[in-house]
Parts: sequence; structure tokens; C-alpha cells
Amino acid sequence: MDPEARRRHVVDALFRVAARDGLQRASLRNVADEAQLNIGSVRHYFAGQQELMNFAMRSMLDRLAGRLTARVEEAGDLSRHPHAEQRRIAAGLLGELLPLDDRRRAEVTVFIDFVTAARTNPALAGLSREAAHGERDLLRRVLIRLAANGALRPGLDHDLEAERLAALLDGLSLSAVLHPDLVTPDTCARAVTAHLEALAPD
Amino acid sequence: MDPEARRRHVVDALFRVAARDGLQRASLRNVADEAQLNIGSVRHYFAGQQELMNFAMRSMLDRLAGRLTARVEEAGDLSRHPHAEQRRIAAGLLGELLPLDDRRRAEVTVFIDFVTAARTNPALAGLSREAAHGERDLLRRVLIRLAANGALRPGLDHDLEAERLAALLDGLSLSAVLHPDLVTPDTCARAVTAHLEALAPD
DNA sequence: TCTTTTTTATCACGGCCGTGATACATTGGA
DNA sequence: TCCAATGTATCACGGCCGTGATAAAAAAGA
Repeated sequence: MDPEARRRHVVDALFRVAARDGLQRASLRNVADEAQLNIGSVRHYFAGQQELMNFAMRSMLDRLAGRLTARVEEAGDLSRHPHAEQRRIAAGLLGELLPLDDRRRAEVTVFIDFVTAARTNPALAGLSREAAHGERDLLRRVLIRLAANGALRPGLDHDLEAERLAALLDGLSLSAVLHPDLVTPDTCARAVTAHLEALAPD
Repeated sequence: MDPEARRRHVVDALFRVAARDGLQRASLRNVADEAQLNIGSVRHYFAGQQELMNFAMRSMLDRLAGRLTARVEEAGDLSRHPHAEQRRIAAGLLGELLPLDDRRRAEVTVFIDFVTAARTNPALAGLSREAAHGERDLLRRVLIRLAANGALRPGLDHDLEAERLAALLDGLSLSAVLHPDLVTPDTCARAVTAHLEALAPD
């Protein structure tokens, strides 16, 4: 069987375990059970637990990056839309980073587990750093593009605003994952919309 | 010796271990070592690991709540200050929730470890929920107080703005803890200031 | 002083973990 | 067909864990 597919199968099992029970419970044995595989099979495709973790986190970042760039291309040339519509499109793009449905909730849940684990796990530190930079680069580009089309108030500090937007999205994600009854998908969407509208020209 | 002091001594050791190595490494043995105590002594003051964790998280929330209410009282009657100064005072208060120095960085680090652990640890779920509600209540009160004094733009949805402010603070804290070189104390302070200024009347 | 309570210190058990080693099964090409 | 490569399945070791049981030491009160 395709080794690539096998690896994906194992990684998906890891994601399910991590989303359900937390990343610390994603041991080789538990992941193997979830994948309905023998632990020996898992170890045949991954040299050890560290490599599995690293590969899983990288897979997740790749998938996320893929979806985001697809969204960006799909958006195309913003300048043909009115300003309000441009901000609406941007909000839709940013929603890809938020737990707005079950799929994204599971992804964001595991993402948060990974980056927090990375604080004390050198094997994941590089990927965590990469993710943080990637997020900020994306947000800066979005803001600059909106501003270039006149969809944002002039005179904004784009670096600071990108940081503020990153904090808003990260904070919403964290709260929505930890307290789903307190921070619903609707709350997330309204907060992002309000934030972008607060950056609109007068 | 005062049993209360002993418990605090153990809990402080747990905080140091959690801040340095992560909460998952805060085993009874590691905490006892850090406290320079025998594991038997620790177990004499705490029935088990679950009780230690619960007590530690409660202690931390109590300390934080104490500092915040002290800050609120210290602020006193805001209406005697000009609007800009009122927002500055509010920003100072909110800074108590951010990792602006080593002490607060350590606290926020452990806080994040606790609330993320609470997602899959029923013994901590209640405290996590309590913390989330407490944070939002505080922020709502701050915003309403500022608005009542005319220091904020009229017509704001205070519930939504409290949620947005909570997300900003949580997101800044998370990023500052995970990526200290990317999100510095100065960045945090500037982001909070910019946020409050964006809520100011025209 | 003697006694009771509190505190400190160990030992041992079972559980889960990652991992090395090894054997068995399956597959696919010469 | 035979053989090598790939994949699957177990066993065993040492490590760290929480915890029950127990004992020794220290402190406190009579």
C-alpha cells in the first residue's frame, strides 16, 4: 500500500486522539489503537514518537497553508469590489483560521495543543515559530492589500494592526475551543466583522 | 510550621516547574524536588495529584483576582480624570492580565497551561469556566464605566466589545508567552493602547 | 516525663510510556 | 519458484508515574 497514504492515516488518527483527549495522550499505543493498527506498524512508518509528532504538526500546517492560499487566489483581484465587500471577503478569509464548524474546531484545537506543547518541546519549536511568522505575514498582506484599495482608514500602522488582528484571531480561537458555550461561531464572526469595520474609513 | 505556608511553598514550587518545563512535567516527584521536600511531605498536605492541581489553579486565580480588585479600587472614581487619562488608567489595569514583566510572564504562562489542560481534565473545568466568566465580567464593567463617563464612543455593543477585548488580551498573552522575541511587552502595551484609542469618541 | 498527634521518609505495586530486538507474514520482482 | 524487501505483530527492558501502606522521627500537649 502507498506509504504516503499510511502516514496520512496514522496522522489523522493522531489528530482525532489529540482533539478528543489532548496531545499528551497521543502516545504511540493510543494512536495505533485509534488507527486500528498495531504499534509495530506505526513504528515502521515513523522512527519514533518525536518524528511522528513533528510530521503530524508539519502536515497540519501544510494543510492550513494550502487552504489559505487557495482562498487568497479564489478572492482574486479585490479592487473590482466595493470597499465593504472587500472587507467582507477578507473576513471570510480570516474565518479559515477560526473554529467556525466542527472540522475547523478540531483543527484549531489540535493546533493550539501543538503550539503550546512547542514551548517546552524543542522538536516542535521551529514549526511553531514558522506558524507564528506565517500568520503575521498573511495578515499584514491582507491589511496592506485592503489599504491599497482604500478599504481601510489611511494612516494605520500595518505592523501593529497585523499584530492586533493576530491577537484577536488567536484569542477568539482559544476561547472558542476552551469555552464553546461561551464563545460560539457566531460570536467569532461578529467580532471579526466588528474589528474590520472599526478599521474602515469614516 | 504553619500548614498554610507549607501549602503555599509547595504550590510555588509547582508554579516554577510548570513555568519552566510545562504543567505535564509537574508530577508529585518533580514538584517535591523543586520544593526541596520529600514526596511524602507533599502528600501529607495534598491528598493526591488531582487535589494539588486543583488547589494550585485556585490559588493562582485567587491571587490574580486579588491584584485586579486592588487595581480597581486604587483607580477609584474615574470621572475626575480627562477621557484620555481614563483610558490610560484602564490600559494599566488590563496590563495586569498581560506578561509585561518576568513575574507576570511566569503567571500567564502557567495560567495558559492550566486552562488548556482544563479542556481534557474535568477536575479543572470548573475553575477554567470561572476564570473565563470572571475575565469577561471585569472587561464589561471596565467598558461600561468608561462609556458612562463619555470616554468611549457611544453606541457600542458592550457585550461584543468585551468579547473582542478579551480575545485581544488572550491572544496577546498567548503569543507573548509562546514567542517572546516576536511579541514583546512593548508590543502588547501598544496593541492595547491602540485598541482602546480605536474605541474613543471622535 | 509520657503520650498523642503531626510531619517526614521509604518501599512496593501496578500502570503507561518509548524503544530495541526479534520473529513472522506478505508481497513483489528476478 | 525463490528470494529479498516490505510490512505486521510481540516480547522485554528500563523509566517515570500516582498511590497505598508503613515506619521512623519530631513536635506538642498532658
